[in-house]
Amino acid sequence: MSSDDTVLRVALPVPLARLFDYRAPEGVDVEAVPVGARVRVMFGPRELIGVVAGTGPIDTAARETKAALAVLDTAPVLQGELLDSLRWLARYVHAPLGEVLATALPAALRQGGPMPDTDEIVWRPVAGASFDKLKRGAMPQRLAELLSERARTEDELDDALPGWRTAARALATKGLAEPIRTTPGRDAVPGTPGPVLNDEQRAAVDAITAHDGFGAVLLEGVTGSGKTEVYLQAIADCLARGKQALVLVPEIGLTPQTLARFRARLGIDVHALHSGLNDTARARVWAAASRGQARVIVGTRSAIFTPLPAAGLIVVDEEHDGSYKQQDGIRYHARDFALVRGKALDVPVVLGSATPSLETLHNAQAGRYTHVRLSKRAGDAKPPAVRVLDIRKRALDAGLSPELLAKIRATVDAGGQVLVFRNRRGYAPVLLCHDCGWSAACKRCSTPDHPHPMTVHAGGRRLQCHHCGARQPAPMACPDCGGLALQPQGVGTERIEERLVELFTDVPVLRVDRGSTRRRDALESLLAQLGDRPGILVGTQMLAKGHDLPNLTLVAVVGIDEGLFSADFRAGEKLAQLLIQVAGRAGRARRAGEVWLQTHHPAHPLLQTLIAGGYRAFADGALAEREAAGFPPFAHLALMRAEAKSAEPNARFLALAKSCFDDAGIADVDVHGPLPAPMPRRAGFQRAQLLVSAPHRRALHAALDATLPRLRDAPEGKRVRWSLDVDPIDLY
DNA sequence: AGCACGCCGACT
DNA sequence: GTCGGCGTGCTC
Repeated sequence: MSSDDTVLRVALPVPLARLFDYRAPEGVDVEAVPVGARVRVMFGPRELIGVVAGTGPIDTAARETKAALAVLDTAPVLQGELLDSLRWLARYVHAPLGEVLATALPAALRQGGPMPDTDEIVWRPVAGASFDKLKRGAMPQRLAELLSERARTEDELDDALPGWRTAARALATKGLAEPIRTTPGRDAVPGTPGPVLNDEQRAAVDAITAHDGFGAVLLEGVTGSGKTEVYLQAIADCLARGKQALVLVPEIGLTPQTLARFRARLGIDVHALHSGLNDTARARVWAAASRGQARVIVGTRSAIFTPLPAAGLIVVDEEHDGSYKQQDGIRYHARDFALVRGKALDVPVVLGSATPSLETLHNAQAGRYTHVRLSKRAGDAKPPAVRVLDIRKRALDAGLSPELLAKIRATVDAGGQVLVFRNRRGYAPVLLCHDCGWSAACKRCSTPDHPHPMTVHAGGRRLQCHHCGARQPAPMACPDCGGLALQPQGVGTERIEERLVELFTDVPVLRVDRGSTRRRDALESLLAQLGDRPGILVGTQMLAKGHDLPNLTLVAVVGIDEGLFSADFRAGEKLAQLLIQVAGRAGRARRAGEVWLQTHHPAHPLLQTLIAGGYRAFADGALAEREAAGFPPFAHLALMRAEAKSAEPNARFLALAKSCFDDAGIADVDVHGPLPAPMPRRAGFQRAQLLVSAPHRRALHAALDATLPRLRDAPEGKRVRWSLDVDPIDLY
């Protein structure tokens, strides 16, 4: 076969489940274009960046094959294990390879930008240079002093001496200092030794480092038991063997303190990948990792796509956290993909949590994971005492009972801090007319059968829909009866904050939720501002993890009753995890902590089990229920969602889908629906869904493989927006 | 997903 | 007379 007959098979970022053939550009030999290189191509009327997925013989039956416009890389941007794993992922989520690859690449590379230069510039004094003549205290002299201690990278100088560049140019002109280009990070530097580990921590580190090759380790450690120390020791061991470590953390877990602690302990540059980074910085970390220069990478969900040519360890912290699952576009689960990559890379994967997901616990119980536990809190911290407060028939003040208010008073008087946890932001969940019963509903998210209430914000002056984001001023009079008896019903964090500010004038009351901490680092400065002084924090689950608040001695949990009766099969698991995580905030240092839980359902089995037996007792019961009901992890699910302006196209499309699944005739595959989504209308779109379940992954994927090509070609599919979610975590 | 092409209402 | 509404069809 001559190379004229060979075409590039290109994966393009379009929702079409196939590759597209292009000839190599004029004057470029096909052989010279490696798999994994990016190409720029004409696709219909527009230009796209694609990734070469392979080569093949030209299809002479097809219409004329276009030539690619340009090849962007001489070396592949995606290759080896990562490219293989991404091909696997595309098959697993049943998405086009081109879309998966586009999701995996940093935006700058996806858009065709060059692989960034990751060499560092180090400034050092010229041999024999004398700095005596420099004016004391002026910039050039201060810079010279820094450099004569040791050579410094540009990043270090940015930190140490802002505005150093002019001075550096001056020193260079005088022949006193010079910039040197170096390749960073090749040598592992011994870090600062950490604290002595207790026996449990030691055993956990040993369990991780004992793996020569792939192995999954569930590190189940109660809050404050020192999981991070275990990670750090395992990472240090990995670095000592000259390998790279990747650490995944939930969206809110990546705090400056965490990074500082990692840097100080490991004695090596720790590269952070999070949503606050711009495209250039993100691509630089990615490129540095792909060259083996970045040795420790800490990042949120999408960091699982980091190339790791010298991989030694992957850690997934708070593995139960829902933010690891991408909820739009390519719906991948970073924790699950971490396990796939760990296996392909043949390195250990550590899953850490105080409240492991039922999936992970089940895998550990089935012997697929090594299970190690940390049951002791570090230092002499004691687990918090939990008290359930029955508030039936109690008069509540902004949702708070008199006993709880008295307890808050006593706690701050004793110099402690209080966390009031309410999982509902805004002023009040509903605005109700006391005369006629009208309540404010979102026009774009409600149906006659399912009104979706608008949340009251800004002290009662504004209405907001938490699902579609719609906002409007609250009406002065009832739109139905004209009455003036409009009342906010129920309480959100804003209202609790308002009332606590009135009642506790002597201590700061700070609200922490998505409304008050939208700006980056706002939470940091809020907590820094509070310090160790007595005070009250009011917040949503944002407060459930991360920050150490050593002086926090009372956690008050308010208004969880909705969560006890949710229809979602995962609601109980999420609530149990949340309660344990919030409770874990209390008493992390020398002072004993207390958790007060206000409820109308003190006898509810979830609360009783959790209090009597802890998370493990809850999990055992929940797993038994899941097994009896045929839900994950005892079944595997795929959820097909359809959205359209009216209900009929959804019904038609999902009915077709159902019949396609039936035609496929794969044994053990159950199809439920079409059903209205739990939220049947959102932002003006009617929503319906079809739930596919099977006891084994193989059967589920066989059914999807047989069905999806037919649906992609069907005209019914063009009148709806439809998507498939394999292993959905939210069914709404 | 885009983007073009294609046929029907209110505007300079 | 046009500008523009979004239906439907295609992309190597």
